[in-house]
Amino acid sequence: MSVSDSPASSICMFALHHQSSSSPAGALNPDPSSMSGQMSQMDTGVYGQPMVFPKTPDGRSMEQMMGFEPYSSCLTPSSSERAAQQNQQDFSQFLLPPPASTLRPMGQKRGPSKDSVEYRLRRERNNIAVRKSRDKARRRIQLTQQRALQLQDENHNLQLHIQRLSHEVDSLRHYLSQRHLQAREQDTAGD
Amino acid sequence: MSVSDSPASSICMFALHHQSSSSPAGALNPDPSSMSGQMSQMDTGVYGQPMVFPKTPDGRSMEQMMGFEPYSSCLTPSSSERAAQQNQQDFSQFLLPPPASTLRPMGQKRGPSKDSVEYRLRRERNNIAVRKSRDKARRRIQLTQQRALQLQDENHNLQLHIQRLSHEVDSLRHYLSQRHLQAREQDTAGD
DNA sequence: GACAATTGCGCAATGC
DNA sequence: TGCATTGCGCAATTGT
Repeated sequence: MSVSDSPASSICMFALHHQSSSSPAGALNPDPSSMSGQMSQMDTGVYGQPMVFPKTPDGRSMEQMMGFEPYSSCLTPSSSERAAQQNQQDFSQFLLPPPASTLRPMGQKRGPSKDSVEYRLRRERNNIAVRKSRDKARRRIQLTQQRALQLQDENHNLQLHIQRLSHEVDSLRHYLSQRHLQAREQDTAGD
Repeated sequence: MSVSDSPASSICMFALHHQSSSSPAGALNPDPSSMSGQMSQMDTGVYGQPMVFPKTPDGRSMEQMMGFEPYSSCLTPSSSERAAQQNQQDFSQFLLPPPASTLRPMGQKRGPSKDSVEYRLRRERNNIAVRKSRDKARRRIQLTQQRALQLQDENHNLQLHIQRLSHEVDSLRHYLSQRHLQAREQDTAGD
């Protein structure tokens, strides 16, 4: 079981590049050294930037993508498997009218969402949310660590305080016991 | 040297996923709860599945992939750039038909590395390392939080202890002062 | 139901 | 050469 159905997912990914192609040898990396060490993947959103989806502030065009339909063949695993079965069993769908529910015509803009502007907007928003959430988590972790250190320090100080107080109590008790002895001596003497 | 030249590459990746869009109500997630929560992204593909190497000790299939050429366009940053230059400079032979920029015939197995077994092995090992590292980080964070709570509790107890000791010191001092007064009275009286 | 926040995951760059 | 870290985007899930 385990592996059987699970995985298999093969998702094809297409990196499209825009510029690269046309870009002359010239200035492709505008600023390699910039602090951004992250542009490995793709969009690297803008973060703040109000602009709708202005995209790639850093220069990379996120391209709209829009067009593109290449991956018709690139099915995915499970879905493909599933689909295959269905096709074999009841692929009558293809014959029938538009099955509405099934595979998308791959025409171009399947209404739902995948590569369309709508999709990209969602993705970009989520990417921003993710970055935000992670920054938050990072800060939280950092605060926790700081708090732990602080508490540790505070703890140490409290222990020192306790030590002092304990000594003081001891001293006072000792002093009192001495007084008691003295008093008793006087009593006996005077007796 | 080193990595400097890297980047810029904007790689857009499209994960296409299969089902998601059309996903019928049916049984799409075969097993949402199962431990395998991962095939969301891409690779993990089914691809071949000859199981060349043992792979995934942890049970996740790393799959082979081999075929596949989809991402002819999916070049990697540095490599692609480099290749492009060479092609342009040295092998202009290709004439001009195809948009020169298209580098890489997409034949099938470009020697270097990208989709090859070698690459997949590296990726899979890294994925394992990443999971390991993240588990470690998670545990560390958890421990830090626990420690903070523990220290906080300890702190509270220490403060209570201090309170008690302080009261004790006060009491003893008060008692002593009383004794002093009594002693003085006796002195004056006896005097 | 839409949308933000979280979370697990794989990728790639980089650290060691 | 190889594992360890880390930032990032994707997608699924959860919270509002």
